Amino acid sequence: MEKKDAIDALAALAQPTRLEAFRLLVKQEPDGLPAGEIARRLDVPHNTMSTHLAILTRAGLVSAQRHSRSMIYRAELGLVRQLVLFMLKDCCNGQPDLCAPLIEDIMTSCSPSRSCCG
Amino acid sequence: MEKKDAIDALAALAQPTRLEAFRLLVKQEPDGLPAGEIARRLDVPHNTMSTHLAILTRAGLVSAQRHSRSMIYRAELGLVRQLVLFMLKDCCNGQPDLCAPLIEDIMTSCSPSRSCCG
DNA sequence: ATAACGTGTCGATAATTCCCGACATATGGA
DNA sequence: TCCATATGTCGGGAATTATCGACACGTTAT
Repeated sequence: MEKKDAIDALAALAQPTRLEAFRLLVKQEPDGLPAGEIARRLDVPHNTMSTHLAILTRAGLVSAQRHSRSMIYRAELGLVRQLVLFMLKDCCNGQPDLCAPLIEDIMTSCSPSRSCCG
Repeated sequence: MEKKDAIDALAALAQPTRLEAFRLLVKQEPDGLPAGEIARRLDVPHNTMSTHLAILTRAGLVSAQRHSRSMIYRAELGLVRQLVLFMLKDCCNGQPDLCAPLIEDIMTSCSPSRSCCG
């Protein structure tokens, strides 16, 4: 992932409505949600939400697919993975000992046997 | 981590100079760098950099400590960990099967035996 | 005390982002 | 065809953010 792509993704998530929309779509994986339903659930005008969804799409964090009249949006977890790797890149390339405990902690917190991220 | 804290951290990183400064500090762990040196290396006026460092500090991504005339800035990897957990929270709480491969991939990419994040 | 150095703060301008009403486009049903 | 539904686009005003010169503060050396 290039620096510019990371900036785009970070900026896309650094806005309350967009962060909420993205997290909602993560919860809905792998089914996704239509644009209007997202707007309704977050209580945001449809055109405002449309703009936000376009920004998330340009950043690669979500994708859309037509389904009859609706646009079904889905979270792109692959890009989250790339973004996380980008943020960790400098310590795990240069200083694995700094990064290892961090990774281990994340893995532990997110293992299926635990409720995580408390 | 609260939503507001995540937004602050994401917004802090969603700016080229600040992202570069943060990554520079990650590379310099655990020694850190004085403010002026960061400004010099990234070729940014000292007062502009001072503002950016203040934003990173408020977001908790870096910390500063006086050392004679200099302010030594250091990356706070703990907050990166929290931010990553926050972003993964919804899939690993609700759908561990979605999150597990993602985590495994990150762990593999960042293991000491590999150069990662290609 | 005076000067030099390293940083931070203030203020003003420029640039960007956010929001939403109004309008446009696309699809499906009557 | 005509209408309702679902979504996207445009325009412009409000709010936020970025930048940097000028100045202030604290620290060290002479």
